Order: sequence, then structure tokens, then C-alpha cells
Amino acid sequence: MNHNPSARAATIVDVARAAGVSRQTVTRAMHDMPGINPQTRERVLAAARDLNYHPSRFGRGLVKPAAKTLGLLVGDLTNPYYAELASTVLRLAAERGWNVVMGEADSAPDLAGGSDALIGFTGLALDSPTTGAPNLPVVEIDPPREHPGHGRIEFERATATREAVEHLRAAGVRRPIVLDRLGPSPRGQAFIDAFLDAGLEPLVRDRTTPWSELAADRPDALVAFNDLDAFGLLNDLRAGGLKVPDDVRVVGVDGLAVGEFVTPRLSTLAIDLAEVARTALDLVVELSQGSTTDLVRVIPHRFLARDST
Amino acid sequence: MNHNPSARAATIVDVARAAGVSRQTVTRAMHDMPGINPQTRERVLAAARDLNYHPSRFGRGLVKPAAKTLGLLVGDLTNPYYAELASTVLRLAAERGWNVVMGEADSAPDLAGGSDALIGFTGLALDSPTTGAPNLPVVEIDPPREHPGHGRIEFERATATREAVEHLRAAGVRRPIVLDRLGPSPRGQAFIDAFLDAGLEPLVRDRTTPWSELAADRPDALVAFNDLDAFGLLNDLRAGGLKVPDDVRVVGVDGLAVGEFVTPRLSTLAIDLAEVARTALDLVVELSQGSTTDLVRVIPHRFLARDST
DNA sequence: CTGAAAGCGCTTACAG
DNA sequence: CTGAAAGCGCTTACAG
Repeated sequence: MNHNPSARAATIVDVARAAGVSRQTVTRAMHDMPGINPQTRERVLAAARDLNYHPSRFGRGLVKPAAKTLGLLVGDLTNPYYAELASTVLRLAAERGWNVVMGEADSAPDLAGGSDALIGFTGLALDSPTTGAPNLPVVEIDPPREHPGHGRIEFERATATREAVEHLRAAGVRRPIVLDRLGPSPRGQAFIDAFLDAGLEPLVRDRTTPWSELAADRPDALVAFNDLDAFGLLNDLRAGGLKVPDDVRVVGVDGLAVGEFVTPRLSTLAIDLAEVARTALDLVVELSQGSTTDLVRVIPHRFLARDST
Repeated sequence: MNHNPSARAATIVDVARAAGVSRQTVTRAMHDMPGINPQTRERVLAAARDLNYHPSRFGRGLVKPAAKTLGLLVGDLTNPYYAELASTVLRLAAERGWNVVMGEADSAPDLAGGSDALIGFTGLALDSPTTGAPNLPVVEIDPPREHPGHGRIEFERATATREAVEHLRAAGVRRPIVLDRLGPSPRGQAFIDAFLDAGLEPLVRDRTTPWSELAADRPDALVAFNDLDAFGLLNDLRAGGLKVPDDVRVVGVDGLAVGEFVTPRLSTLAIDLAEVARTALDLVVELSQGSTTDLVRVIPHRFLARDST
């Protein structure tokens, strides 16, 4: 077995030669087509096995209609936020007969090379090889800045953020802390602005600050960077003997379904990820058909008041 | 724009003709290569834009070394179990310079067509087009049955299951219910066997049976089909005024990280998904290099006794 | 700076 | 049942 260890992979010609037939006949055997002598087929398949022959996707794709491939760049799939988005994209793409090649921002493969179009959270991998694609249609989700010619799904967060802040203010919150990453994110900035507008001056801390440190500021509300962070805070607060929402209120961002299952159920800023996925896919299809106008779609967050506020 | 609405997509020849240059020059312009008159480049790019030209992956792949593509078939990505596995596969594949095209079992795209090798939970999509692949290396994870020539990652669950059952028995459990899907799954069967061996006769109910119905049998332990189901049960039990683990003990299967964050923390049968991913990837690489022996790897579950038992 | 030729690996009619 | 020829869309030397 494995007769071609170092050199190039076996091609249809190698198999044909080894089996003493034409390329044509190799194709027939490989694809189980009719009109071939069973013994010939066996001989060809044996040769193929022997040479570890696998038909080239490229030779085949050039000559047969093939599924389009969509590149999808997400963050850590371990975060249900990205997983849920990816899940919807996968389903909708399959409905259209598209394949999806996926990449996580941190490992950042060159999606562009294997795709006919790209959708992704480019904020995670700015100007990566991914976006240097040769003329591919690209749709960016919640992008940090505009990129001419690219489609864009923008998140409208101001309204829902104000709602959340109003909810907190009405509940008596006076000393909120906004947990954000360094170099304020759009989500963090939206909360800061909303608090200021509501006459509250929020402290801003790095999202990874442990509760033990946060406690010194005696906050009565914590705005987590995302739901996952919020789950961690909920745990830390419980461990620290604090009651949520009575002692401290906690709000997340993302609207993960699993937020229903934690205790207390997490209040959060949700976005309809299925709608994001659907919109992004529609847009990328329009782009690949040559559309060059109306490239921006806006999707609103909404405030889900559950039990943690 | 979009001058080629109905007919076939524009090729390099169309662009060359439109711009009045050779195909060669089109390549140079598209890939920003040196040795081309800037004005010529502009003219070519304009023509390309005008014709909505995107270079064919296939033409290109045939002639330039391209990344290998791995097909990955999982269940619902919305289940963190699959998401975590996919995440590791994505990372490891990227390290090797492979692309990954993903599919969910329910939408079941034809992964085979676009892949050089396949990894997947074939129990979810048996004998789908996916596995009818023309001679692709295939690794099946926790497969329901053997498939000659395919690699196989088997889960060893008997040991950990016995441990879990022993733990329950020692805690005084006498009336366990095993929640399984119709036509017992390996995981369900393992629990049933272990309970019987321990001298306990478990009831078996469909995994979707609501607690309200289960309650009639006055169980003192519930074995959920998976962690996600277990989270739901935990909620139902709380809603029903039952205390876990005092009134009813609950054990899940999968070992999701988020099980740490629910209340009470979920006891579960965990499997090291990163190891599963790593092993599957190693195996599929061996297969694609022509290996035909030693195609089975076994990975053990382990019992994570947390707070729900 | 630009182009004519060859070739990548496959499949599809078409002959025999 | 089997094979010789043409062609899919691209890039890589090589000439000019």
C-alpha cells in the first residue's frame, strides 16, 4: 500500500496506467457508473486503493457544476453566541446548496482561498489575509469600521442599552460598573453614554477584573462584557455571599439561550442571531450577483429583563 | 454592472476580451503582481468589476498548491458539545493548514464533494451522501456500527458509567429513571446495564418525557440523555419545588463546561472533546496518507461528581 | 510591459 | 464494454 510516499499524489493517469485502462474507465469505476465490466472495475478500484488515489476536487470542480462555498469567520465557537450564529448560517447555506468553510478568528486560516464569498466578524481579525481576498464578495458583521464595497450588518444598540439603563436606574442603581475591554468597545461605550445621559457616572473596569477587586468600589450593578462573562460574575458573587439582584444587579450582552438556565436567570441585551445570519446570507448572495448598492443592514438589540436585574 | 445576469459566470477569458489584453495580463492585475502597466491594471480591474468576475477556485486549485479541506459533520452546533469539538478541530486543522467545511447532520449538505477527508458523527446521518464519498478517508466518531476501511473513535463508557451508578447507589438511590431516546442508545444501555449489575432496576423513559409525568414514578434519580436535557430537568425540578440532590439526584452526559455554572452544578459523564478532536484529526491524516491498519482509537468517559448527585 | 503555449486533473460527449 | 479527443479556468515559465 501507499506506493507513492514522497512524490506527488496519484492522479487518474497513474491509476489508469497501473490498471492498464484509459482515464475514462477509471472515472467509470470510481463513480460506480454503469457500462463497465465488473472485473475491470475491480481491477481499477484495486489500483486506486493501492496508489491511495483520491480524485482531485479541482479537476472535478472545473468540469462539473459544484456547490458554491461560503467562508464564515467567527470568534471562539465555544462561545454559544458564535455557535448559534454559525448554526443558522450552516442551515441556511445548506438550504441554498452552499458549502461553508469555517474559521475561528484566533486560528485564522486563509478562508479566502477556498471560498466564493465571505461572511464574518472582521472586528476579530482586521485586515487579515481573509479580507485581502481577490475580489470576493464580503459581508462584515458588526464591523469596527467601514470598508468600501463590503456589505455590512450593523447592530443598533443605543435604544436597548438606554432601556436597560433606565431599568437599572428605576431599580435604584447608583453605582454601576461597566466591564469592557481595553480601548472601549461599541457595546461598552453605548452603556457609558446611556448611564451618563441618565445622570449616573459609571466606573469602567477591564472585563477580566475579578469580583474581589471590583467589590472595593461597592457597585450596585455590573454590566458584563458579554453573557459568558456575566455567568462567571454570577458565580463569583454567589461565592462571595452577595445576592443577585438584591445586593448587586448584573446584566449581560448577547442574549444567549443558556441564560435562561442559570440562577438567577440573566438579564441581557439580546440580538436575533438567526436574523443576523439570514440577513448576512441574503446580502452576500446579492453581492455575489454583482449588486453594489444598498450594502448596509441594521439589526437592533433588545433588552431582555430577566431575573438578574 | 452585472452584465452577465443569466448566462454562465464570467471567466478570465471574458475579462481579457473586455479589457483587450491576454489572460496572462488579467492574472497579473487580479493578483497585484509586478510588471504590469498601472493603466493596464486599472483597465483590467474595471472590466473585472464590470463583469462581476471572480476567479474560479477550481482553475486556480488545479494549478497552484491549495490547502486541503476537511469535512466535519456534527450535530446541532447549538449544543456546546458539538461546538466544543468543532472548535478544537478548527484550531488543529488551521495549525496544519487545512480548511474545514462544516455541516450539521440535520441540514446534511454533501460534504464529500468539497472535501479531501471526512470526520463526523455518522450516527447522526447514517449512509447519507456524506458517507457515499468516492474513496475519501473517513473517521467516524462514536459510530453505531463498524464500516470497513473507515477510521473509528470509540467511546469507552462502561467504566465511568459504573462509577456513576455506584456513586448513586451509595447515596441511597433506589428508584432511578434512565431517560433515553427510542431504540436504546449506547449511553442509555450502559446505564441500564450498570444499574442492573448494581442490583437496581431502572425505569426507562423517553428522553423528552416531562417531569410532571416522571413524577408519578417517584424516582430518586434521573439519568438525562445529555447535559442539555439535564439542565432542562434541573429547571423543571426547581419549578416543581423539588430539591436537587436531596429529593432527586440528576446526572447528565457530555461534560459540558457550562455545567459548572448551573445550580446545582451538574454531575455528568464527561469526555475529553479536545482529545477526541486531536485523535480524529491524527487518524484522518494517517488515513489520507494511505494507512489501512490500526484504525480504531478508544477514548474513555470519566465520571464528574459535582453537586447534583 | 505583454502575450502564445503548455499543462494542472478531471469528465463529457462521441466513436468504435 | 472501452478509449481518443476536447475542454473546463486558471497560472507558470518562456519569448519577445
